[in-house]
Amino acid sequence: MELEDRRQLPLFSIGTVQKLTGLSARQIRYYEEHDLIHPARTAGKQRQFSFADVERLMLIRQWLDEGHNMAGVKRNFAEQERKQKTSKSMPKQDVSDAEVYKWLERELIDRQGYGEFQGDLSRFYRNR
DNA sequence: ATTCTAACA
DNA sequence: TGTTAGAA
Repeated sequence: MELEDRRQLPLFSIGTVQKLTGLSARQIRYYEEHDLIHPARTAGKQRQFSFADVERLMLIRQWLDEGHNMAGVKRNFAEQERKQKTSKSMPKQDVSDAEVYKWLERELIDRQGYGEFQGDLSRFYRNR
């Protein structure tokens, strides 16, 4: 399975995402209302966030810290997508668990014991 | 114990 | 954005 697909796997509860991003549950839900993220839902309607969602939330956190408002955050995402559309897309290729783990380390670097998310992550670096 | 929606002294 | 009530 390629990395881009793993990035979309529903893995984290809103509680975990709060710890990962430092954002409040209220903010996380608010940004979803504004279509900045689209977490999946369980049968019980609980949100299940992917790494892609968490990364966008971390970006939002960064931009807010830099003084941007919601409008500014949306403009930044628009520009971010504008650039991606210009860049050439590299040929897709399956990634090994070893490589995936490397990426995982970079994602959670500078973060204390991420062992508490091991349960959620088990579904991430598995899947051949 | 957590999360969800809706509402606002 | 925070907080809270009531339900799941």
